Amino acid sequence: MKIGDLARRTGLSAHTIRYYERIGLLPYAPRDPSRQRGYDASILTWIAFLGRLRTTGMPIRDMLRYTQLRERGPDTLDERRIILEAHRTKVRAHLAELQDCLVVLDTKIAGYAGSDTVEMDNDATDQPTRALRERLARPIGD
Amino acid sequence: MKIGDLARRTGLSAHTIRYYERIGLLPYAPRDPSRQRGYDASILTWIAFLGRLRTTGMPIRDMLRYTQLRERGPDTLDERRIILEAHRTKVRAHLAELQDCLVVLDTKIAGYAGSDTVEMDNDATDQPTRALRERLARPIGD
DNA sequence: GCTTGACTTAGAGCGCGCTCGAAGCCGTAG
DNA sequence: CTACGGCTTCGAGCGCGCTCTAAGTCAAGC
Repeated sequence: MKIGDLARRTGLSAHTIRYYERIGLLPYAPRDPSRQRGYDASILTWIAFLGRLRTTGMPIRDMLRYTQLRERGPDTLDERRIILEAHRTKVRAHLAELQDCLVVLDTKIAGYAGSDTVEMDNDATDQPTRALRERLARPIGD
Repeated sequence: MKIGDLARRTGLSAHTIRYYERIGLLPYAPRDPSRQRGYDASILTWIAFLGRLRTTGMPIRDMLRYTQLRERGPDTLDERRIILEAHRTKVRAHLAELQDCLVVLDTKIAGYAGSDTVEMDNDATDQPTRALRERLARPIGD
């Protein structure tokens, strides 16, 4: 499989695939006699997994760390698991935050819908985040 | 309230607050005789709401659009509602995607945990995303 | 034989959302 | 009186994750 095919299959651009190889997220692809990259289908699962990490907001430098451990083989399984667990924790937290925000959004939209009255033009449904509420509860000079 | 206080209360930096004013996300704050910004407590709810939009990934240019409508008053309620509804749809989609990823992450971690056997060193649990699966199901030249 | 188009490299550029620096002013505490 | 911290403006700089350009090579189709 050539880079263009891989691009079509993964949704990444060929540019991005080369970039990923350059920085080490993708293994150095074997070149054919005319220096073109040739890919094995197995790369697809790896790229898909990288996609998951990206989607969930893992920075490239962390993906790189994971990638390098993976390349060092089964000795690094523990370390990799730890990375993923830490990441999962962050993702869960982010998810919870988003759900929180979604409720606010719903409330606000509902407010707009029912506003024949001017009573609550806007902001009546604004509520500070949990973290902000805590700060607000304390005096200024804390 | 001065900018430093507001910064402490919102978690934004003073730099960021000035930046937000500059680009129009925050209203021009009245200056005292020595040109320092003075804030009313009501700004807190607005900043909190902006925070929700940011957290949920709304680009600044869209927040700006919303802000400008808001400043134009109650005539723009409908348009604002539409913006928020569209945004909510995106947030929901993103949420679903994250939950999807979380399952993959869980599976992968579980795999690491139970691997006394080498059988599934890694990638055995990698599965393409839904979108990718669809692309993969079709022949290359589609 | 020639055109077309996908590929190669190295490196510059971009869009986003801040973040910081410089140089200077102001007001209060010691 | 002076030192200090916090404020002001304007504009440059940064970290991230790509994204694109330039100049060139190569292989297949007409």
